[in-house]
Amino acid sequence: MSGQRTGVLELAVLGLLHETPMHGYELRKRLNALLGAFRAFGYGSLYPCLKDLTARGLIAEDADVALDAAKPLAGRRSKIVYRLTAEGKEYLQDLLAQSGPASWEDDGFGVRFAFFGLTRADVRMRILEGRRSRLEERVEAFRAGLARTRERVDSYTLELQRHGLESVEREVRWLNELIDSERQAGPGTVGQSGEHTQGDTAATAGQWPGADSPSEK
Amino acid sequence: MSGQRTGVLELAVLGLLHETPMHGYELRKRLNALLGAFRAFGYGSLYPCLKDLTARGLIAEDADVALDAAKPLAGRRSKIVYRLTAEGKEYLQDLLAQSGPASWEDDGFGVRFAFFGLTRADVRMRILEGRRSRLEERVEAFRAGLARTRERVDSYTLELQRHGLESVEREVRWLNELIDSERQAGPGTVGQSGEHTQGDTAATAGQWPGADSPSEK
DNA sequence: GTTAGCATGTAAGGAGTTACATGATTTT
DNA sequence: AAAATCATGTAACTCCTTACATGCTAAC
Repeated sequence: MSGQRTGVLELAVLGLLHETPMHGYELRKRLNALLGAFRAFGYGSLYPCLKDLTARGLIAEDADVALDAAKPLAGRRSKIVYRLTAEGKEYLQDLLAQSGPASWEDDGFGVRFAFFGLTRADVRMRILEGRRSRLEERVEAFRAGLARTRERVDSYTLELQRHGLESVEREVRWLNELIDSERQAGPGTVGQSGEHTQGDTAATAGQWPGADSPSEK
Repeated sequence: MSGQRTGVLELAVLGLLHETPMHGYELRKRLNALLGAFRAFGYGSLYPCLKDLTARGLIAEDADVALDAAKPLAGRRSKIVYRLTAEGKEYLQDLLAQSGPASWEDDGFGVRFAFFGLTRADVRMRILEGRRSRLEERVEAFRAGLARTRERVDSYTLELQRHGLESVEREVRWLNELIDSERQAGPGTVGQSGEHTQGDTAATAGQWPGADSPSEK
């Protein structure tokens, strides 16, 4: 019955509401600013999710006070401000403590990374390493496939694969730098909100946006 | 009633079967070699899709001849070879003639590009330009969002956005090179099967780093 | 003779998407 | 007063995922 969503959207909503309460419209903008490069959500996804989270007691709705004070009419639809409940905070921490495949697949990784500031250092490391080896598998599969079908591929297919491979390799380099950076920061850093060495994770980055893929068992 | 799938998978299956008939297992491998960087499909997606395409008469099943000749036992489940029917070819051409949003969104673009060899030059151009402006929009949205929430972002969020932005910009550059390349090839090139000018769509020329060119075999 | 890979499927359902619908508030 | 943007939703649908189930064939 209850939705019991476990997707990217749910995590992103909880994570954003952890910062500060917001209403739906603003939430959606922040969402797409945060994850803009990877995916975008519409209201048709967001509001049902908010409803579901509310039903599960993880978030709660408040009426927008300023607005209601100004125009205390009955029956009017006021802005709704969502905030994280105590259960919601707990649930969020549970989600952020996990480091399974879902956290390093294309879909999940972006959001998980966005909330690394709330994530324990050891979990961060497992996720970064998980993603790296996932990408390395992909490079392997790529080369294998290329070897098998090396004749009869037209130049567009080839170019697509070249670009894809390069993107993945770029992301691997990026991850390597992040991992180094994490190690230097020392394994004790819990990372509650802000400043992780901030040195130069500046690298370049792979993977064009929006990719997603299940695992190859 | 009938599935009427219009997704990435369907197009990819039809496109691959246009090259040569295959059975499901092989199809899946080729699929994941082709699109490996973007997404992967399991059998649970593939076989229902094949079934649906068969029901719609776009592909047809043949028994694997070599196998059946060798062991003509009754009741045994033989390998099934799928091939594109005449209707299937026509339908594929229809799909490849389209250049709407679906063809430049993240999901669709990869597959469409993979089959550019079967796509008319003007359609190719519209898709490339469509995707580019889509990405440019995204860059804009990004910068806007960044300006609005510039304070109170922790360094991970910032790093994610920097990486995302850089990825998008990189793809824009790639598209620019492809578009230039297309223009130089002349707008008359139809690109039926293989060889589309074959000149240098590989604008980035250099083979990928560790390309290793498998030493014979 | 048992692992690994080849090969084909089904049932149930999840995570969003699309299209639609409505009203309030601010800007021009 | 029109247009843009803020703000909130719903119903129907789709494409795909997950988990399961089966059996053949080649290699070690």
